[in-house]
Amino acid sequence: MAALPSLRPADRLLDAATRLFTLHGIRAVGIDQVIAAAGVAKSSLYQAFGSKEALVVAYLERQDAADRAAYRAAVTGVRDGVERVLTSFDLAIAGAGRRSYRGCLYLNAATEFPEPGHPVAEAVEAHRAWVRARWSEALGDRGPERDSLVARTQVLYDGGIAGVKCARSTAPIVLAREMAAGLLGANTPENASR
Amino acid sequence: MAALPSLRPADRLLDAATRLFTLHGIRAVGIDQVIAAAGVAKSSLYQAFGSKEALVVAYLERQDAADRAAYRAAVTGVRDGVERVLTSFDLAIAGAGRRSYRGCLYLNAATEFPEPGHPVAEAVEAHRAWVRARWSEALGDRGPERDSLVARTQVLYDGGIAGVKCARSTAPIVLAREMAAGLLGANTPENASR
DNA sequence: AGACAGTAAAACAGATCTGTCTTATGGGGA
DNA sequence: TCCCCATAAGACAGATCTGTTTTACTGTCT
Repeated sequence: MAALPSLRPADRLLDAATRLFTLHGIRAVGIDQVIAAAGVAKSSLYQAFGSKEALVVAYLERQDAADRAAYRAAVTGVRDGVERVLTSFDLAIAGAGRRSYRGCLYLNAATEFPEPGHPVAEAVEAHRAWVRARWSEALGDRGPERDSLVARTQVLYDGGIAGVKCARSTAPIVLAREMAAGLLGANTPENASR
Repeated sequence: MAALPSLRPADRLLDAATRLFTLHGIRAVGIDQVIAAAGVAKSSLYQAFGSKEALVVAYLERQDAADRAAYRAAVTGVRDGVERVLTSFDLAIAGAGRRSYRGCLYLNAATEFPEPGHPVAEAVEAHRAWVRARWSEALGDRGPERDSLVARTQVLYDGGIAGVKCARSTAPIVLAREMAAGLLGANTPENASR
């Protein structure tokens, strides 16, 4: 009822789960809310995923795949490594600008499932490792300081996103982008002015 | 049973709540677990706090008070403003070094109660505003760039702590401290070497 | 046409959640 | 001594949670 019934139940469930989990948190949303928002039978959820935990992991993995695709599309034609890294910030800024933004869904999921080795925590770490790998390859010409730059970039990235969640303003992530541009020595107007 | 019964029920409840909430998350821990760990009757909890939400707020406020006291004690005798700001990072590093560290409990609480205006969210923001105020007064001699420095410091601080939670290593917050020292121009050995 | 796979709807089970209420006990002050 | 209040212990209520099962419908393929 809620969504167009043209999609298969698994897709409608993931769409509804993404909307509800990102907005209210994972533990705060029950299975009944998900199936109601998806317009799907409970048996279809357990047929498709088997458990709520598996649905959560699938939600994270689908978002991870979407984020990777968005990054690939956004950096197409971008040659400069620093610009490619800053593209991640631009994508985060665009996401943070949406009303009802509730912070990084990977960090949020890691917060709600803090047990080490938990499948949710591993899905989160897989995403973060992928991000670091992209930045690392983008900064491949920096020699031995590359790893340090990647680590510092992640501090800025995480801090910017965490600030957005609390301040309900995109200012922290915009500032983090500026700091990353300074760290990496970008030749951009906003960096040259400072 | 669990704790020494010398403390009053409210204090034992807050002790147990702090231990359980920081370790497993707030929504993941039920009232029954808290009273069992505190060795206290359920009626005492509702007598003292009235609701789980009020207990959560009290937990955050007590931790906030403890953090303020720890900061005041740690900066006693520290004259240099930059050193005072870096003291916050040193305290965070010390906290992050404990095994079973699960990240900033304020950011975690904000993640679990994302609704704007929620009492928990307001308690979190109160703590963050206090931190910014301390940094702002410590950097009082920086003129108009002071606000920008405070905002940048918070990006580093939040990012360092968020990284610790995922990486299960103190490296990100140590790195964030180093970046903050560089940002603020500290005359410390680790900063002078770079 | 008929069989079948996928799905909706809803009852159901068992656990767990928050919060209330009752009863009993024990220690401290009048 | 006696009373009273804080507290412990636990039953209880009602809601909600995850997950299972049953029944019925519907579109598709042979």
